[in-house]
Amino acid sequence: MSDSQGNTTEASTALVGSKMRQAVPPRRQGGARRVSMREVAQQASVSVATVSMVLNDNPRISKATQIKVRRIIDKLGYRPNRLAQSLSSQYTRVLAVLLPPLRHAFSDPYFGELLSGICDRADRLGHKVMLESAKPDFLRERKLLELFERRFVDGMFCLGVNDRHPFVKDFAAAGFPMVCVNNYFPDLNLDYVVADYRSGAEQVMNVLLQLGHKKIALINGAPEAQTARDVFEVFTARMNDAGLETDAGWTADGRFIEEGGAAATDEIIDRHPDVTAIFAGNDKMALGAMHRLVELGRSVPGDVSVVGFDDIQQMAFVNPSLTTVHLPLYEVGARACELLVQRVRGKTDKISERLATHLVLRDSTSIVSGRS
Amino acid sequence: MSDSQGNTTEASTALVGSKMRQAVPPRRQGGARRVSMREVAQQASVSVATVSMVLNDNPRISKATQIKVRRIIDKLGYRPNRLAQSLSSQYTRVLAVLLPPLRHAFSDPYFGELLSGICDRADRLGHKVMLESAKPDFLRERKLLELFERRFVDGMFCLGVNDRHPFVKDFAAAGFPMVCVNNYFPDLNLDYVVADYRSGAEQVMNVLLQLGHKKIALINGAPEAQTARDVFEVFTARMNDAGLETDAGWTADGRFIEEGGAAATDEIIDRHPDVTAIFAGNDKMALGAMHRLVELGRSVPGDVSVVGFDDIQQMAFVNPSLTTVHLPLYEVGARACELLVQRVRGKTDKISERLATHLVLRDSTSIVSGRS
DNA sequence: ACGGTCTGGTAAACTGTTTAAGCAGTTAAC
DNA sequence: GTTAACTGCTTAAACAGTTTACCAGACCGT
Repeated sequence: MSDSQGNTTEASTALVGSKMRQAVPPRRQGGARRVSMREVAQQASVSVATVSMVLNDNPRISKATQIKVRRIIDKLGYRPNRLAQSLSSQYTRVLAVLLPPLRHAFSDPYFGELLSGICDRADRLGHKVMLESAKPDFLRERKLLELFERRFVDGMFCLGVNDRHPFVKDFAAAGFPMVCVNNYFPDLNLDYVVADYRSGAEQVMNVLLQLGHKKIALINGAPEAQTARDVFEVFTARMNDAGLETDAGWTADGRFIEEGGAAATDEIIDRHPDVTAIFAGNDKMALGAMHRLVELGRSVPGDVSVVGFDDIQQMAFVNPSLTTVHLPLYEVGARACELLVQRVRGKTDKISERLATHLVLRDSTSIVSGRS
Repeated sequence: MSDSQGNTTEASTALVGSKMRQAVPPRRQGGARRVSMREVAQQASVSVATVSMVLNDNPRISKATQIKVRRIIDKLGYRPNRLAQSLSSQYTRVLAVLLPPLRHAFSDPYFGELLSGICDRADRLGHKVMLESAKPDFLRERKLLELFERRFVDGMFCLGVNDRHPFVKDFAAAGFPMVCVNNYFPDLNLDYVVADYRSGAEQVMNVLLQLGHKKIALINGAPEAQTARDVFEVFTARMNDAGLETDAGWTADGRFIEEGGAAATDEIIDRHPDVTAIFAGNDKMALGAMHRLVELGRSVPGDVSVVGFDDIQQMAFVNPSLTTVHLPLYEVGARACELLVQRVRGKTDKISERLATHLVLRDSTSIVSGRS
């Protein structure tokens, strides 16, 4: 029951608190005595309201008072207490980032880029960023909602969510400011910012077809993500347009990881030994595919062209360097942040943005070999 | 001047705030009306103090009152406002993580592991984690101190700091709870938790010497990190103990990155073509070294043994798999978190812990080849 | 001299908690 | 027989800001 305080630790917080206060009568924490607005007001011979208005650049304050108060502020080294500010203003200026509970979510370049974009932009917009891991119990116990209800944050980013996360739906209903980053739910009325997977996939298909490929396989990632389905749909549509085969044998699931890419390659080669091009739903799977192809004695791109998706850092340096679709992940994060801040500030129009992607042509693709 | 509000954005916050309030008279944010302690108290016919004590499991509250109040709390769906709690209790229960301003700090497995450890443990201890990037201006403008002065956080973790970061010194003087994670400053009185680099290096030297190597080179990382110097010192000491050469030609700087490892390998091979073992200060450099050695026509471990440091995920899967020192980075982060929380709660003894490391023997090392 | 409108400021109410101090009755210790 | 320490609860003062309503004086026209 005590967890309505979010307090699952040993001693009663209340006791700990009082003990510390007694020990240090004139409330100090880090050596520096804390100065409050009242003291500034006293020294400047004005009211606290005036000090507050000075800090907020309220036009009703005269130049003279401005300067007088600012001088005292500097002299005393006063800093407004943001807890009090937030309590009063109802804005915390903190945003939460919900990350999937993968053990290595932080070391993943995909999330890393999104996170960098979010953090940089948040900083520039005067907001702080808080990390949350979407652990099962975290979702069950509606701790997510608590984040808002208890006024921890003004808004939230959801990274790495997909159809298997029912909480998103509940959450959407609660109506707190939230934006899905780089995924979306066509039938939920949720704000989102995504990279344009469809256009990226179109470009991949264009280049492969133009290079003369006709035996093209798709290694796709988790089908529970709408973006992955988008890629699949484009693949199928373009293949059909070109009058090419696309039965189930031509696609395989690589679970978005390197080993999955290798395994999927095995499947494909098994079913279609004459494949000349593999389109992987992300770079890691593409890498796995390349490695496996080489192991199987096929040269890349000589025998088989490989195209990735994401354009993560390392892929420019592997051998052969990987042709891939660049996703502006940093920008997706940054833009999501911008829009979320606007929404927090009261903007009500739905957020749904698609950022352009582009093909990066490198060495893992070539014109289809004579032999096919 | 308005930046004493930390507010560098367009419109005056004050105005934005008031506008929103007018628009939405009975203060609502996400659909759910917000319930305060007063309302709970009223409905339960007790004072707010009683409600507060119920929430804090104060033993002076009778069972009956407990139940009565809790029922109302559940009925109204009341959640304590943590801004008010923090304002009153002086504890925010938020910790900041200071990361180096590397563009890809988040995608780095090194920081990723530390961060995971910190976040998981913080969550379990009922604390939130806030991200901060140590950008130059962030440090210059003492925004770091503001984090504490303005009561954003109770404590801070410093990741990736080294001797070239003078702010650490100033910061230490201010006396706010802070702990250096996986680095330390012998002559500064700073709290720290590190992996035991010395013992790790000892183990590496032991195994290399036992395998009969006598021509051992060290590719070290940034010498501005004490941990890197520790490795260097152990290397030198053990080589001297064994009566082996360790002049400057036997060490090279690889700047902790893969390309640096490759370049350092060139230098070493150039000066000592008869080298039989390379000890790299981290796995990335070791990987760079392995690649370069193969490019130069030397087999690993046939001609040259390579040992890394860190034990990052991928290195178990490269070929040959890398012998390396496992750093318990996740645990370092978690332990640092535990100790920081204790310190925030008033514990005053200096924090300085060294977590055990161990060698992971894999395929990149072998007994020295007959030829040398 | 008198009402009207600015101007620059203040006092007080408000945000939602925690906690010290107190209250009146009971019980135990000295 | 007085002091002291419980009991379960309340009152009121913090905590540190924002914001609204009001006010005194200057200025202006009539």
